Amino acid sequence: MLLNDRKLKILQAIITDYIETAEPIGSRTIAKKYGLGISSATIRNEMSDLEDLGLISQLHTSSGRVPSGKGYRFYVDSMMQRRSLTADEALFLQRMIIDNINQTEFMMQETAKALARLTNYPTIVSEPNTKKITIKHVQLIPLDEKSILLVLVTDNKTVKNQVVNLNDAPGYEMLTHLTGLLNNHLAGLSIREINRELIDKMLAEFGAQAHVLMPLLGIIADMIQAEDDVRVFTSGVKNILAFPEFADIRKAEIIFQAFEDRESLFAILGAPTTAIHSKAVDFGGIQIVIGEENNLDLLKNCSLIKANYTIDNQSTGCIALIGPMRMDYAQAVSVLSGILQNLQHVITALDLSQ
Amino acid sequence: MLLNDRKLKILQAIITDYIETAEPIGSRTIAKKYGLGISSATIRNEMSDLEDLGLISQLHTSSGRVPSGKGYRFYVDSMMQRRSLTADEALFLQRMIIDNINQTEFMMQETAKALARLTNYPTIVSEPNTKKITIKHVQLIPLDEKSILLVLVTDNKTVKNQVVNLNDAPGYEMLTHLTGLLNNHLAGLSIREINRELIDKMLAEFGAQAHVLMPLLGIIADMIQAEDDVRVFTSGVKNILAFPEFADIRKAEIIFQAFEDRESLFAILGAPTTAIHSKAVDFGGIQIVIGEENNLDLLKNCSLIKANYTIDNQSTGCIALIGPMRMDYAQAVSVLSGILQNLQHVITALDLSQ
DNA sequence: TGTTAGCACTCACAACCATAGAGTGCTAAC
DNA sequence: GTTAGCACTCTATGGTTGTGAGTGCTAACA
Repeated sequence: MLLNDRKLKILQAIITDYIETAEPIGSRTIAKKYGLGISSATIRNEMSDLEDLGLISQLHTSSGRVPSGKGYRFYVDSMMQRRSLTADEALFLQRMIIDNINQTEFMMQETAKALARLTNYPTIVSEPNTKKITIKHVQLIPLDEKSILLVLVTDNKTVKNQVVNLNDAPGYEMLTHLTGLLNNHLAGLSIREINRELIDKMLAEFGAQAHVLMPLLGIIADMIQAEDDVRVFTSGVKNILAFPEFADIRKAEIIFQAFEDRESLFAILGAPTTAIHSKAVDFGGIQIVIGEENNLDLLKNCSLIKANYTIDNQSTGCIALIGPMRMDYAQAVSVLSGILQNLQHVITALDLSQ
Repeated sequence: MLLNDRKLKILQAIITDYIETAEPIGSRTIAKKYGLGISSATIRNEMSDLEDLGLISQLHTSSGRVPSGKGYRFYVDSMMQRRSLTADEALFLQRMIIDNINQTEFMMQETAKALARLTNYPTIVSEPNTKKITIKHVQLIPLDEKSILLVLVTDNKTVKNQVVNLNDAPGYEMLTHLTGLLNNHLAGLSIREINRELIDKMLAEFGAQAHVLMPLLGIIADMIQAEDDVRVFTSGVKNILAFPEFADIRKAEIIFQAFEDRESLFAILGAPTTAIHSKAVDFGGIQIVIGEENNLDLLKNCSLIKANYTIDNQSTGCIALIGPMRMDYAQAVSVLSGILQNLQHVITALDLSQ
C-alpha cells in the first residue's frame, strides 16, 4: 500500500492522538492541533480516502475517526519510528542488576516485573523450556533417623532438593558412599538413559543398601520431570484497570481470569514460533499481533507484543506484553528490546555449561 | 446490648438479605420475603428502634435499611450461627492433600489459593516467622573448576542452596573433608553463635583451605538472613471485581495496588496479635475486623477475617481474607477454620524436629 | 485540478422534566 | 401493642430538547 505524504501525516496524527487520548479524532481537531497547513475540509477528504482503504473507521456517522486493526498494522510495519530508551528507562534497566542467580525463577519474575513497571502493560514471561536435562550431581545428606535429603544439580543451572522418608535411613558414612556410587553412574545422563541394565548394575553395587535405590531413582525422575514443566510468570495485570478500554469490569475480569490460569497464559503466548538460532544465546525478533489477528477470542480487542529467546540453541522461552489495540507500540518495543538485552547479558553471565 | 426476639429476627433478615443482594431492604420486603407474621408497619417501628441503636442505617430518607458496622459487629458477636463445612467444601479440602513438602513456600501458596477458591474472597497468607533459625547441616558439592554449590539445611525444615564462585575450587575429596569440618563446628548453632573465637578455631583447622572459609560463612549468614525474611502469598484478588462495592474501578485499583506491594500486605495483616500457644503447633482464634474498626484507610470499607497460627511455640504466621463489609462471615469463618485444621495437619506431619 | 468555505445533516451527550415505585414516618382506629 | 392508611421523600427511568463535534456534499476559487 502506498500513501502520499499528506495521508501519511494525517494517519500518523490520528494514530498518535488516539494512542494518547483514546478519543475518536475529527478533521477540525487535526487541523488545529497538528499544524499541517491544510484546512479541515481537505483533511476530511483525505480521511475519507483513508477510510476507503480500511486504515481508519468511525463508530457512526458524525463521530471522529479511529484507527482500525489494519491501520495499526500499517503503522507498525511501515511508519513506526524505532525510538531508543529514554534516560529514565535506561537508568532503570541499568540499576536492575541481577547477579549471582542460581535459579531462573527469580530472574524471570524480576524480568516480568521490570517490563510491567516500565511499560504499564501486563506482562507474561515463560521459562526456557529445557527438554533434555541431564544430571550433573546428586548428593545425599542426613537429616535424622527417618529421613535424608536428596539434592539434585542438573545441567541447566538449577538445584532441586527433596526430603526422602525412609524407615531406616543409612548413616553419614554410608550416605557418602552411596552418593559416590550414584554419581559414578548417573552423572551426565538424561532421564531416558537410566535403563533396566544400568539399574541392575547399580542394585548389585548397592548391596545391603539396595532397598533405598529404587525410591531414590523414582524421586530423581520426578524432580527432573517437574523441572521440565515450564513455569510462567506474570506481572502488572492490574494495569489494565487504568485503560478506558477496560472500564467495563466484565472485560477486565476476562483478562484477570486468564492471568490466573496457567493454561490460558500458555495459550496467549501461543505455539512456539521459530526463533532465530545463533551461537549460544539468541533472541528472536519481536513480534506484534494486533486485535483480530489474534487466534484467541480473549485477545480480539487487544494487542500482543512478544519475543522468543533461546539458550544454548535448544531451550526457548517467551516474553510478552498485552495492551489495548491502541497501545504505545514504539515505547513497548524499545523497552522490550532493552529488557531482552538485559536478560541475554544475565543468562550469558550465568552460563556455567561452557 | 439486649434485643427482643422480634428485633433479632428483623436484624437477622436485614443482614442476611443484604449480604446476599447488596441492596437496601425495606419493611415491606421483609414482611413478604421472611414470614415473620407481623405487618410491615410493625416492622417499620422495630426498624426505627434498630436505627436508634445504631445497628442499621439508611442512605437517605425513604431508602431501605442497610446494616451498619456496629450492626455487623453485633451480628458476628452475638447472633452468627457457627456453620459447619458443606459437603462440597469438605470434599475439596480432603482432596487438597499436600504431602511430602519440604518447602513451606508451596504449602503457603496452595493454602492461599484454596481459601480464595472456597470463599471467593482475596486471601493473604504470611509465612511463619522463625527468628531463631539454627543450622542443621551444611554440604559442599562440586560443580566445576570455578564453582561449588553450598546447600544449607536449617531446623525449620527448609533447604537453601547457593552457587559459590571461587577462583580455585577444591576437589571432591577436599570438599567432603571441609563439609565434615563445617558440620562439626556449625551444626546446631544460630547465626549469633558464630563468633570470632569459633572462626579462629575453624581457620586453624582449615589449613591450606582457610581462604574459602570466610566467603562460605558470609554466604551462610546471608542465606539465614534471607530465610528470616517472612514471605507473603496472595490469591484471588480478582474476586473483588465481582462485588458491586467495587464497581467503581478506582476502589478496586486501591486493593489491587495493595496486593502488589509486600509492605502493604504486612500492614493489612497488622501487628502480630498474641496467639494462644499450646504444645507444639497451635492456631489462635479467628479474628474479625469490620469496616471502620480497621486502622488502615484502605480497609475502612472492607472487613478482614484473620487468624494467626504458631509452630513450635515460636514462629507465627498469619492467614487472612478480605471482603466487603457485607461479607458472608459465617461461611468465611467455617472455611478458614477448616483450612487451619488442614494446615495444622500438614505442618504436624512435616515436623522433623521431634 | 486541487483546495477551501459554507451548509445541511447526524449523532452522542448532558440537562431537564415527569412519572412510577419503593420506602418512610405519623396518626388514628382496632 | 398492632395495623391500615395517608402524605411525603427520594431514586430510577424514560422522553424531550439543546449543544457541540463531526461528517459529506457542493460550489467557488487559485
